[in-house]
Amino acid sequence: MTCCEVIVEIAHENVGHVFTYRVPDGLSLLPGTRVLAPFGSRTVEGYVLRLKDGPGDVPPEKLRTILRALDSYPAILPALMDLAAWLCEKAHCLPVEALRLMLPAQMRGERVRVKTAQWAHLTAQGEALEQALAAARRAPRRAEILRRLAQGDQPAAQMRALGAGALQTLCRQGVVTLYARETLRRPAASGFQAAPEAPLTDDQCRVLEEILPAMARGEGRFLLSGVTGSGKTEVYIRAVRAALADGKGAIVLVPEIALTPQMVGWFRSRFGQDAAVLHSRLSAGERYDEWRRIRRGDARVVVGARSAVFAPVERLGIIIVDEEHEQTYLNDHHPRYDAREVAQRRCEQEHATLLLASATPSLKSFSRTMPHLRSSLGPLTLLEMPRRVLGRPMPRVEIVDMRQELARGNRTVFSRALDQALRECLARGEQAMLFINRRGYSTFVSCRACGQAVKCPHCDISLTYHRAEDMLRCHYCGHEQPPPRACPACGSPSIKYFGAGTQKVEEALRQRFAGVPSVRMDVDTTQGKDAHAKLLDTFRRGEARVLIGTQMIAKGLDFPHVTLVGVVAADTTLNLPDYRSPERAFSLIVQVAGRAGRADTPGRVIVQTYDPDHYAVRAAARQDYRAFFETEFDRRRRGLYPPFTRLARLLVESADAGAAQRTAEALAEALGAFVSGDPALSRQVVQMRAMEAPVKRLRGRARWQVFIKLYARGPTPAILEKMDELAAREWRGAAVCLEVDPANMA
DNA sequence: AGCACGCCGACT
DNA sequence: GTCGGCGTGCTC
Repeated sequence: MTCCEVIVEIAHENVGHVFTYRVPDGLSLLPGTRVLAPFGSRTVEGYVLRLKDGPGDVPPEKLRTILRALDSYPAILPALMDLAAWLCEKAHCLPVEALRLMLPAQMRGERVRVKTAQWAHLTAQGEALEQALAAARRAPRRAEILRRLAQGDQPAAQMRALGAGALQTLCRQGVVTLYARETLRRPAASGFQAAPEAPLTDDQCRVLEEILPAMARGEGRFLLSGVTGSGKTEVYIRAVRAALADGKGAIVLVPEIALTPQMVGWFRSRFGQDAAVLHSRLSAGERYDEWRRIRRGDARVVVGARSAVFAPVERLGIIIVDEEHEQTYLNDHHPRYDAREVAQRRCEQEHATLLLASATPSLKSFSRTMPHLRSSLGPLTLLEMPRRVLGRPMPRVEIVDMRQELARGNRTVFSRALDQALRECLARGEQAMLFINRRGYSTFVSCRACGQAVKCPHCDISLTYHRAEDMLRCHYCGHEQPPPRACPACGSPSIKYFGAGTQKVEEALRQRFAGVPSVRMDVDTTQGKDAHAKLLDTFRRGEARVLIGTQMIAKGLDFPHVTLVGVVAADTTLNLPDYRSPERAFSLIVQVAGRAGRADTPGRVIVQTYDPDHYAVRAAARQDYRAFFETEFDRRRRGLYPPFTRLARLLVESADAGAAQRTAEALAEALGAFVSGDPALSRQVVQMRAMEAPVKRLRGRARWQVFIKLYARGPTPAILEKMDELAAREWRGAAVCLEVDPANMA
């Protein structure tokens, strides 16, 4: 009796284990196939894990039979079944939660269907066709339809446009039949086309000479550190082409598709139908259809965000992770995973090559290229491209000390240097980009009398003023309120607006440069479906001369007419209370500076800051990654920050502040007892304590945390397992969750 | 997760 | 007398 092991499509621990079913006669199933099965008094979807000859130790009276397969093929490839098993272990999630990542979400519950369109087919042949043509002699529309269909089937809608009545008549006569044909919904192409293929630079050749042989051997883990404008994309394209030539597929991960329309445009114009795109902004139907094109092997190149690492590519040749330092590769909700780590695992499993790449690699990845530093993830081979293509110079970066501007009475957002540079740039008919990592108008609103900033009533967060709507907004929970006339704390009427956001820069530009068209790109202006592409198109076509934006303009954009980049306030990123803020500031400044002078005109970059001597700012100005790495790595070592230590916390949230505190303290005590019982473990703990979370309140809930810092040496510490177990327990009146190496410490 | 089975209060 | 509250227990 053929039986199969099934994971049911219910995300609950009670039913997270394997269930055994009988396979009905005549149904041939393979592992990875989605099935429908009876479950208690209802019917559930499930995934076939494996097949076996008998029911094993399941009592016969309990054994029930699979109803049917949901697809005619295994939706999950064998390699991805293995990857799911690994992830399930690694991310402490249920098998079903890992398996879900491998499919477009809409596929569950059959919420998306194969889309069909009506097509017309000419049934009449030979004599019947002659007759029909003769009959249509005095009916030109009918004759035209027949003529067209004689060339082959056509969409019914097009035939109807020629003459709806005529088509109907032909159908009634039985000369033409209509039928449903499967159509694929394809995401619209962006306006970006690939640049004409240029000869490779020496750097590109050298790097490819390492990558291509490794691909041929089915191995290799590389970190490509290439300055902005060094032509990393061309390396990706050549590597992907080599994979295709070898009958293999490729996955290219990008931080966020909407922000990298050029990458998508390039891949689509180079690889055509062979390229598929996967990201969150696709409609359910588009995503499903792109997924099916990949699954069927019609598209062998996938460009996508984080979750595309699970794309059903068979015979995988390479996974490329562009802008590998980006935080977006961490999935910030359950199941938590790092797409870079998943990519590495998948490459090892499927004998593919891994290529991580960035102009500003993460400290974690770069340290793995140093032979004397061991990492649990193993070493990476460093590849460097230190020069821009075509011998173009690196942009010239000037640091402007905003304290001096203030001292000289300049209270505007533009320093004299930036103002002057903008004037010259615009006078030459060139374009500029202004970068400020804050949206809204003013970053906070506070009282001159008592100094109190206006805070969100639900969160421990200062409200940001949005000029367009004349509203204060909380960037954490979305709360909105009109700005107060008087201070809510002391009643004083003198309310002052501090700090600059994108809206203020936009307004300042309008005031100083009247009539210069600009576009502003931030979360507030990019809500619509193709809003990103539309704004960027306006700028690309030259209809706007200045592009103002948050970090969404910092990445991967290539506009040949941009010769000036202004970093309006480098300090917004630098002063965040996070040990990674220098790394982020460095990376953002380098990336945004890299947008300048990408064609033949040299670029100029002006970085405004109140902290002009900061090592991250200075290294970024010289575009000197090595220098930054050395300083920052040393600071991390001395300050006992990652990668020398690991950080984790149990986050406690509750409507009742007392309950949150008590729970956090109880958790800390339980952990303390666990640690003190094991001397080896005690030595591993650098710090552990219950404290209020940096953001004390969020969406009306009080937040506490048990923060721990561990030495990074050795295997996954037992204490993390213990924390996981504690988080899973029921805590009265409070929600507890475990975060290991959290993306942000708010 | 859902849905049965199961044992105690107010309604046609 | 039944309808229905949600406690506990199971689902191959």
